[in-house]
Amino acid sequence: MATEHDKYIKPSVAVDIVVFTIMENELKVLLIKRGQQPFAGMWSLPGGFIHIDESPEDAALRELEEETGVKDVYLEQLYTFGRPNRDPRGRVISIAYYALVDSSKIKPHVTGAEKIENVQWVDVSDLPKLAFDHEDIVGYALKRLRYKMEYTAVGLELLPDLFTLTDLQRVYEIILSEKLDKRNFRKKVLSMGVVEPAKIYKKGPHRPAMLYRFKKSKPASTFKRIKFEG
Amino acid sequence: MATEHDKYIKPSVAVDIVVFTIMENELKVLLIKRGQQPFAGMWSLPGGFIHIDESPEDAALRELEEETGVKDVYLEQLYTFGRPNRDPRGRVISIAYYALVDSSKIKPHVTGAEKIENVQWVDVSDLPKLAFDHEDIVGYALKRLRYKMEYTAVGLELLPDLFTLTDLQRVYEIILSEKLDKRNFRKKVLSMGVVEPAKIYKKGPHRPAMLYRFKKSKPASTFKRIKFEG
DNA sequence: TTTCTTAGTGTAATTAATACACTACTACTA
DNA sequence: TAGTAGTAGTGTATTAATTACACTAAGAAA
Repeated sequence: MATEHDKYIKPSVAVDIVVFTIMENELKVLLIKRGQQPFAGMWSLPGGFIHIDESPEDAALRELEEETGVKDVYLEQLYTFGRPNRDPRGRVISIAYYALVDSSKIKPHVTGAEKIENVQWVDVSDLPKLAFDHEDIVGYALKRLRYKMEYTAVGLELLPDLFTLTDLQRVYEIILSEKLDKRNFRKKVLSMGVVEPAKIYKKGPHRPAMLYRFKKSKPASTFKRIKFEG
Repeated sequence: MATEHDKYIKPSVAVDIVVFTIMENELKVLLIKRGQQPFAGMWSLPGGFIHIDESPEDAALRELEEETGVKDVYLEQLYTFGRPNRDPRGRVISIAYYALVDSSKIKPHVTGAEKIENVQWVDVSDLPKLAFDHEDIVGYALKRLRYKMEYTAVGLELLPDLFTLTDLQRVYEIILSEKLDKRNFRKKVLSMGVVEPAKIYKKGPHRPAMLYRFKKSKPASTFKRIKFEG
């Protein structure tokens, strides 16, 4: 039977992922150097075409694991980019995701086909020119991440299982590019009830800090909004 | 030249639109009765397949105009639904949008192929069972609309060019399903600077009310958040 | 035991949100 | 033409949330 959707020339459907992590006190994005045309030699976002039997989320997770070796990530759909000429090869619609990964979980050398020199974590404030419309996608992801930081505890996703409140504050300060008041920050985070003390102390050269963990029971989105950027 | 994306069986890509309007003091959604299998005879969201040379936004606007006769709408991408078996005909990925239209702009009889009895505005609180995963899509759209109402002036999109502040308050009350304080509501809306008085009064049997218009200069998103629903 | 460095804590001032009730204006009708 | 019905329009006091701000505590190292 000829079905309705067979009448149309079909676009290809891909996923692209903006993977954020915090390394060296900077917010970084994962980039891949393209090996083929178009845009051969240029940096681009990790991603690829959706397999016919997998959901877009699964495709994003698969690509992500192939390219970073990371499995447990926070992944959120961002936006679907579908301008007809965004890909010179033909019609490609891309479902963009962003992911947050704890840098301590990233495997030191990359699995899969990509060579190490073709994979790189780059400062968001120092991005090279990117292939396709990937600069737009990164911009969009950054906006969404910052926005979400203002009123949720999504920043927890960038930290290891145990962390100090100072670590968490640093994550917020790096992403929002602004200094936060220590007492007010702690007051807010603790009043949200999204973290709980692990009753273990971090060892080190100075005063030991209480380690906290993410309280799984609470949804991560109970932050009270601070302000709104238009 | 064989390109990378030719290797994959391609899914079909569609758009579905949740069109909201306010009629009879209720928030309504536009539904279309399906004429063919699958789900023949069931109600569904307006939508259709993307043409190969149009952006998803254009496809959504085209479908919308075909089915409601409305051109000037507020349209926002919602989410892309791509579960492998969401459509029994085969792999169909749907980019969902929601739209807000002023009910006074809706043409009384529908243009295009749809028969009038197959098109209907339904109360969001009284939806029938819908085809495909369209109930999920409506639920998602409602959540997003209510959320956005809390901190932006998006409700303006449901009103004609000139409206009273009481009209605007009614829109917010209907969508949020809660009564708002008149003085506080007016204070907030006016302090946002998103509307300006038209210096014309609405005529009627009672005290004439000042008509306002949407101030185009300001972005619609300057509302201060009231509260957060998790 | 002193110094260095980070951890941890409370209160007062300011700002934003809420609760709340009366007068003003017009059309209609008696 | 005075009264009534019905919507428009306005301000202030209370409460809650956010912000600003500075010292003591603990351990490691010299």
